[in-house]
Amino acid sequence: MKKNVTISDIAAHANVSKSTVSRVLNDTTPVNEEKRQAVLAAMKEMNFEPNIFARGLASGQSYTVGVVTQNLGSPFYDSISQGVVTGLADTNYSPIFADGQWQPDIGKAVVKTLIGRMVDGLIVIGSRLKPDFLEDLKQTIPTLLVGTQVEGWENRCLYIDNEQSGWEATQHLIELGHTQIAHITGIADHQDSIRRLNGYRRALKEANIEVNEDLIYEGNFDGESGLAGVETLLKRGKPFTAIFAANDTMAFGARLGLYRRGIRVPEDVSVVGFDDQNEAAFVTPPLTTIRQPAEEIGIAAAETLLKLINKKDYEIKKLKAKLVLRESTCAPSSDD
Amino acid sequence: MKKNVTISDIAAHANVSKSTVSRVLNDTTPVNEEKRQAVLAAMKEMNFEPNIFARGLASGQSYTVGVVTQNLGSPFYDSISQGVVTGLADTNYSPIFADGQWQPDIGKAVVKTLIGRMVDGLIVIGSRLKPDFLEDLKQTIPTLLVGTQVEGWENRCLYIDNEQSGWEATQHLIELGHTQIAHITGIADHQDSIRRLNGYRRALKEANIEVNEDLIYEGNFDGESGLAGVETLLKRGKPFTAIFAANDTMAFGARLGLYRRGIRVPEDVSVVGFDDQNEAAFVTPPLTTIRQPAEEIGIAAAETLLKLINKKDYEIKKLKAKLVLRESTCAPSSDD
DNA sequence: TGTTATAGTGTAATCGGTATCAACTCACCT
DNA sequence: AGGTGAGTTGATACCGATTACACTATAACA
Repeated sequence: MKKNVTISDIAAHANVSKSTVSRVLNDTTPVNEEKRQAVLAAMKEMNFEPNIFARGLASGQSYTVGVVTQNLGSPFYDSISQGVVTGLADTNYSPIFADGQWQPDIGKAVVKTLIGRMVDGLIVIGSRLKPDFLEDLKQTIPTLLVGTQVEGWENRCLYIDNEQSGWEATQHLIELGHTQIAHITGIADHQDSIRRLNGYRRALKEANIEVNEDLIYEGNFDGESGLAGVETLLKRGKPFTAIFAANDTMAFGARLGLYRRGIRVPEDVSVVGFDDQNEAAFVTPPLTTIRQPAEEIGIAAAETLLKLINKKDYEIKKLKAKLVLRESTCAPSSDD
Repeated sequence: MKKNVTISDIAAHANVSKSTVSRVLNDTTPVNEEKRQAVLAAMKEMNFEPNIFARGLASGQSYTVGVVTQNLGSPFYDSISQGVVTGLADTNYSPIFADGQWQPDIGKAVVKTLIGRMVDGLIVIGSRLKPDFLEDLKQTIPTLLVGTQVEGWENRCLYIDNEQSGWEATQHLIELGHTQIAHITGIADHQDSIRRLNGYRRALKEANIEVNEDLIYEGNFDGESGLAGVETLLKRGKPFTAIFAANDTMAFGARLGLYRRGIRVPEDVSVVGFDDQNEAAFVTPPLTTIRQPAEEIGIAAAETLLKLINKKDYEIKKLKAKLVLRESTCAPSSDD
């Protein structure tokens, strides 16, 4: 397993020059078939593996893509990462991961490290990077933004329409007959949260239901805040028959809050989540939610980035979220 | 950020030689403080990032560690991966990921790819690699096995004692007064499953409770199998008042199965899971489970591997799983 | 028959670092 | 004064590939 076989060894062994070996290796220039075979034979015989550093140094290509994650322990982002790994699996490319920890500064540092590692392209999951830095980045290296919707990046951005999906979630509840619908938001300044909230507002408005700010609770995407959300909403005293939570994790928390108070789901209060993480189908009652095709997004990101790197035509796959009906929603009971 | 600043540029700018810059960079030889500062200033000013390939080519070190994951979408393994990323965050090392997909052959191929990329060390999460291949690996490259317990790798293996933890989970139920305790196993030939099952058996035996094979259902770690497990167990007709599932995901599935039949948790049947994934605290009722410190395991793995790579003394951090008491277990009702 | 592509090849420069080695300075001892 | 050794430093030879360039055949074309 210990190998120090270099291209020169192969060259000597096959009685050709280094360049010819390189040509065989990269298929850049035609090589006489006889010599090509000799080279291939030598490579096989000597168990040759090209040194990736030498190759990278000389060619500038690393066959590596950088992936910037956001350590939220968020199932959604985790699935995207997993999708990227999967999407790269049968290519020559490997992913290098680095964590932006949800902080623009760290994100910036991390991107630099990745660039220092000569990655051929970059996938930024859930970016919180500043627009001007992003603009810079776009010039420097093929970059794809994933899981966030950023202005000016329409053709470099894989995301689902959060506003529309927020609308759908709310609309579903409205169609069931709910009019008092609470919303637990994600992190306040997070684009996805804002868009989902906007969708919620629009759906209500279109149905001529007045938006009551008392029914909106500012959460932060984690379970605890779903729980706290229910507590607070209840305390505010404004009645509601349904809750739309900006992600599943908070929906679980909210559901627990209701359970604690002996409020039944869905009989007394309907609950809709967002993400459709694995557990959503197995909680009690199984959660109606918006399914984000996280792994597909990751896979699509990997594929698209490779095309971008190799300057092939590509198009941004339009991935759609869709409502998954399960058992946590129903029409409001008449006496509510 | 556009042009590549090299060590020579820095040298020119700081009025020293390349070698001196390299010395400052690597701290290999003392450098006059004044020059050192000049170099550092130049590096900062010109926004210098050393080229990892050049460095790798010259030194043989890649400052990269390979991480082999198993794409189960398992929250437990995901958290370990996340931990590795975190643990490497403030070092010079970056992790490169590849997915073994739970198949020994793919795992083997993936390891080879990683080695081809000259990684300085390897972290294999949830290994399914064959013993002789592992033995080979050990000779070739610093390797750590994580999340699995493998014989002969005692000092290269980070795991928690699954047998003991399986025992604890079961023992908890026994202490509550349960005697008819069902078990839903993980993937049958998976070491962790086997050990947890053994722990279950031992606990029962020690309490002089006969192990009833009809109360053991062979699951596969996913939610669906938890659900199916309850269905099957119920169908078998052998009564039980408690279930120990080999992971949380199956516990959720089992809990849903009980819910479907109108069987209350914990009043009618207690449920214990394994992992303590995030959702466990928010399902209804919150799940009593064995907490595996997944992220800590990942972090510890990263730290340990770096020591191993740099031939420093290290010791395997003994990480312990512990029972987290929540609300899915209670004493069996007297009329059961 | 000259002209021009096209296939095929080797030499040598280059990528951006690290590491070896010789050399130089300047106390500090004998 | 001469010797010793530690602290510093710059030249320069690599590391192992890619690639620009020069050059030779040979086929194709007018």
